[in-house]
Amino acid sequence: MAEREVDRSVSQTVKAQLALRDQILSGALRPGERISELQAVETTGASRTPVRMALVRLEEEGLLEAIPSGGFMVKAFSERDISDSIELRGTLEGLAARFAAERGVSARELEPLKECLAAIDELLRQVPISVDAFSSYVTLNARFHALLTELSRSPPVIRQIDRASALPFASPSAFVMAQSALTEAQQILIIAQEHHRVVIDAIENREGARAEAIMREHARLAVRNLRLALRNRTHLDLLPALALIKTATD
Amino acid sequence: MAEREVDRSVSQTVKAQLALRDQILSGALRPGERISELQAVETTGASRTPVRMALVRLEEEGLLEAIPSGGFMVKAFSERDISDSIELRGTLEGLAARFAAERGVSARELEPLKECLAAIDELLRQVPISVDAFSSYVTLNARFHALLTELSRSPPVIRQIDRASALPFASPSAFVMAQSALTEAQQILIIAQEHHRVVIDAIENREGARAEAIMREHARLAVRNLRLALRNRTHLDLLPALALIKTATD
DNA sequence: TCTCGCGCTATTGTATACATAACGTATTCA
DNA sequence: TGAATACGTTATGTATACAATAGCGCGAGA
Repeated sequence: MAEREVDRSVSQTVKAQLALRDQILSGALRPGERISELQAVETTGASRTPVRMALVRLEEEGLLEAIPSGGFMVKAFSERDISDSIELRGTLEGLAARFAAERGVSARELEPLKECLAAIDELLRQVPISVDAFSSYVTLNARFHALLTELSRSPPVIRQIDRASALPFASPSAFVMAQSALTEAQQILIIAQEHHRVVIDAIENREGARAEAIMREHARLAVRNLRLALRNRTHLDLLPALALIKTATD
Repeated sequence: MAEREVDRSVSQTVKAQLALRDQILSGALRPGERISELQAVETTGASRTPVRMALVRLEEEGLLEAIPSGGFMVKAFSERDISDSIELRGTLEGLAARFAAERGVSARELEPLKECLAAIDELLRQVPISVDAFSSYVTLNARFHALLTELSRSPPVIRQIDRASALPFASPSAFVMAQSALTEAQQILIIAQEHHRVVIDAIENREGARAEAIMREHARLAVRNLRLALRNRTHLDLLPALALIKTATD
């Protein structure tokens, strides 16, 4: 217990939640496996009450499943579950983009989006794209999507998108890092950036249908990345979330 | 405490959750008001641990909001929040219908939907529609929507729709009862049933875009019902969820 | 009279003890 | 030998006690 500063600053509940999530995503807890509260108490250092709170939150988050007779188990996801989750996110982001377009967005609100866009442009200028640049892309991409979501100015929509993106494999940049070595990945990034450009243009011109359609298509890129990542299993270590995928043999 | 059978059969957590939700929807706990755990312990009869679990679940459900300094408060919703939540549900149901259409559904799976459709047809045959018929409609309508959602055969989509419909004012039949007295309401029910008919037809013919579009339009009826209910405040007592709406004066 | 600070109170966060239910194992009976 | 039942152990659900923090009020000083 050397991390005294962490112990005191954040609540035990959050600490337990983060620790358990790490264990799940790292594969230390395998899908289908029942999570023992006492074991979780030992590994997280928190007592049973915050551990239970963390388990409830992780269930709501979608990583755990309640067992009818009591307790929780790690959820297993099929490849289709994952692609559906990504398409779900795309649909919701499409709704957000449409709302933004239909309801109008001021130039001032669009500013940060455009800055983000320019920053990604800058990144993609170098060829081939370095691993560091991939990493920066992930950050900027997450920022772009977050800003876009907020443009809807609809708390219920924002909330739902956040919930949909909480699943680690459904988030906008989930499978970007997976094929940083592949040449195809660079093309995908360029296409993704074009989508970013189009959605901003559509919102500026109040073209709701166009904004919605492009965000849906944009999410399809993530599905493509998922497929690529599963076929080229060279960089699977970059994808902790893959520990949750149930294959046909399981 | 006369309900001993309830005390023993369901867990204290669920009991507390139901009791607190009732209090929120009935307006006993006002929006923006901080929920005292001790007070909740008194009113629900459960102890603090299950009360806290219930509070966490209600927060995830969207009825409560966490206070940064600790504890929870009842969430307040604007009229726009509610209409956005309904449109959100419509968008998700549209996705489910599209999945069903695109991926194909067997005649056997469509059977229960058609039975439901026929039952509603039967109800709407009598003119004017009785209050009892309205009540039956609510039940059948909920069943229809649940069956349709399942047709997507996509657990992530089903899960998300369930979560979106958990908000009492976002559920498919939220504002149906509100204007059972209005003549306009009968027309709306007839239109809604037409939508039901069309979505099944679209799914049968694997017309994904049509299925999706009609479900979105269908949700717009609920928005219309909401507006009607807010303008004709004669039957507001039938709408417990309205206790959560924050008006401009609040 | 207003503002700043100190202290108290009340409420939440955490830990632990207890009870109950479920699951596994062993023994007995058919 | 197999199956069923009973008992024991272990886990979860619940309750309560304790600690820490935040908010509020009162008092004192400027």
